[in-house]
Formats: sequence, C-alpha cells, structure tokens
Amino acid sequence: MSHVYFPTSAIVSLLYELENGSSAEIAVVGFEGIVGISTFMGGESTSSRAVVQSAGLGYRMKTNLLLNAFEKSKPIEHLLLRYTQALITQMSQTAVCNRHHTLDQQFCRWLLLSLDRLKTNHLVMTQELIANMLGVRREGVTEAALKVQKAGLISYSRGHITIIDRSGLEKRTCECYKVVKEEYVRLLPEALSI
Amino acid sequence: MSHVYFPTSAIVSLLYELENGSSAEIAVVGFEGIVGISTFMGGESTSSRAVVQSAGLGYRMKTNLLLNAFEKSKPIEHLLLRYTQALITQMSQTAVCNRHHTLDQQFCRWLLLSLDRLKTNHLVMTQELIANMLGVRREGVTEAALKVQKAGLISYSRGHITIIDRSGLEKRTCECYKVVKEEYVRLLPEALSI
DNA sequence: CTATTTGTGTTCGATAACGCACATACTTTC
DNA sequence: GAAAGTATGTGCGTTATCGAACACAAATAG
Repeated sequence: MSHVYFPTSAIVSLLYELENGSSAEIAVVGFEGIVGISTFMGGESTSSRAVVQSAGLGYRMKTNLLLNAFEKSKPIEHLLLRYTQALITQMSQTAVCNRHHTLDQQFCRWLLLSLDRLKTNHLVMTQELIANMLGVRREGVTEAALKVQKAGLISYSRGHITIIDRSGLEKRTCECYKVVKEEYVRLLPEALSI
Repeated sequence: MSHVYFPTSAIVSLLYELENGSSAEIAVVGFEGIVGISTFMGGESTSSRAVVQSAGLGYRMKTNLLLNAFEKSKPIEHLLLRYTQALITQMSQTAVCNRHHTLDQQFCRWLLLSLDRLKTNHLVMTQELIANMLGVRREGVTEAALKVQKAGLISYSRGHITIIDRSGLEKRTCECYKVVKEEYVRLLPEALSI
C-alpha cells in the first residue's frame, strides 16, 4: 500500500473475501474516515479488500507522510486511533448483525449507512452489488428491496435508489445502525455533525 | 474501566450483546493478548462485554499505567497497535464466518481457537455456553458436537471436552481459523510460538 | 432501430437453523 | 440414597435463506 485515502464524496466498502469467492462487507468508510489504517497500526497490509462502493472524490496521501504525522503529532495520533476504535465498533456490530438479524433489516441498515455518507438521498447501486456487500443472494436483495419499496420508503429502478422516507427506514432496520452511529458521534465529535 | 488484563492461562471472550438478549462472540483473547484495548485507542469504553470463557490466571494493570507506557515507549506502542490490528483481523473474519459457514465449521473453529490458548487438550465448557458464544441455539451445538464426536475427533461429557484428533478438527473447520492464526503469527512473531 | 447486454422479478425445491417441548442421564445436595 | 438440579439428546413443525432456472423489460451498442 503506497497511499492512504480520505474519501470526501466517495464511499468505500471494506470487504473480506473467502476462498470460495463469497464475501461480506465488514465496514463502510466515507468522508468521516480513512482507508488504510494498517499504515499506522503497523501491519503494513490487511486481509481485507477496499472497494469503492459509490463513485466520488477523495484525497490520497503517501503512506509515509501519514505515518510521519502519526508519529510526530499527538492530536493526530489520538484522532486516528479514535477513528480506528469507531471502525472496530462497526465491524463488531456487523458481525453480530450478520448472525442475528434478517436480510430486510440488514438491507435497511446498509442503505442508511450509505446515505449518511452521501449528500443526496439518491444512490447508484445495483441489487447484485448490494448482495455482494451483504454477502447474500441477489434474489434476497430483490425481495427485501421490493418489500421496502412497497412500504413506500424507497423507489428503486435499475440501479437507482431514491430514499423517500428516511425515518421509516430507521424504524425498519435493526438497532445496529443506531449503535454504530452513536459510537461514531461519541468518538469523533469534531468530524461529525451528521 | 480501571484495569486492563493480560491473561496467562485464562481465556476471555469479547461478546457483543443485542437488545433482545442474544449475543455473539467477536473475538477471543488469551495469553497472546490484552483485554481493554480501548484504553490506548482512546475510547475509554467499548460496547463489547468481556467474559471469562475459561477460568485461569492473568495479570491486571491499572489503566493509567498502561496508558503511560503506551505514550512513553515506542516499542510498547507499536506492539500494542500490532496486537490491535490482529484483533481487528479476528473480528472481521468472525463477521464473514458468521455469514457464510456452517455451525459445524464454526464449532470446530471455536474449539481450535480455544485450544490454541490453553496448554492442555482438555476444555471445560458446556454446550449451552458455547451456544451463547457462537450466538446459536444450544441444540445446534449439541448436534455439531455429536457429529464431531462420532467422527472420533473429540469426546464430550457434561461440560468436559477432550480433543482426540486435532488435525482432524483442522480439516473439518473453515479457512477462517487458519487465516486468523497466520495473521497473529505475522503480526506478533515475538509473542507467539504457537 | 435491431440485437445484445444488463438489471430485476418470480418460481420452486432444498437446506440449515430456529423455537419449543420433553425425555434422559449424570451430579450434587441434604 | 432420595430429591433436586444440571447437561445433553431427540423430535417435532416453522422459517429464512439458498441455488438454480427462467421470464421480462430497460438500457446500451452496433
């Protein structure tokens, strides 16, 4: 890894892939975060794969520059570590969510996590790709999306999702969304005024 | 949190609990690790719960002493951060494993993760508790345990598990066990000669 | 403007895990 | 050594998700 990335309008998914080709998203990174924490965590590499989920802009920085900043500035170090802890919370909650919640709930959670990182209420993403992120079948996402659409919360058409009723989505999703969001706000108050 | 813990013979599970009372283990900590990383990550607290899975010994240290060491010694800082990254790998792999692998495989993975942190091939743990860790039904664990027992890999009796054929277990589990183990060895070569 | 590709909807049988109820057997307690 | 408690085994019907096949329509390419 030669660079780390600071998305501004882009959204990046951190995916883990299995030998059989199936995968699952373990966290989402947007304007609030960094892609490449292993730089300062000391591992140099990770087993996860970063995939741009929603095209957009971001800054990139040479790995060793970030490392320098991390070593020289305590405030930067503390900020980066606090972000890492927020990321850990997201990963953990995702693990539990994978275990216990329905596809419907997870679909809504995923939508909300993405929306929080976008300025618009419009998302460009096929069901096939969402299925890849969630680690489920495409048909499962189709079903979930239809239900949510029939409930009047979103409108969906060939890769274009428009959110109609955001608070409706929040009611429909599991607690995981809220838990993660609140932890981000707690740990990164400067960065977030979501 | 007033103290952090360094298990020596004890094994600690990091659990996330949901509002409805169900839970899932997201990582295991043994002699190779620390309970309380949020101390130096800066969050002060975590949403996870640490539960002693297997009784044993360990050291404890006042939180602010560890924090001092973290701030004053670069080698200690780097070691702790590398450990944290290993923990992140374990959490991520658990998330994917929860999604894609069968209860049988996860049961074997869990046994192996525990065994790596014990000196013996004998484990004291009821099926009820294992079910709690894995976030599944007790009956599911009973079934898995019976299969593994019938295959001649373990013997199980009222909370006492004895491993008979370790390499058999490794064949039966999913890749997740190996991936995590190798990452621990890569990141913490000094600490591990597993 | 036709042909192909892409994204979505639908069906159906298979399977893994669930929730619940209850039987059984080993252990501890008194 | 009888009674109560604990751990495990078993047998339901139920449900969510899977895997695979296919229909259809919108978008894109030639």
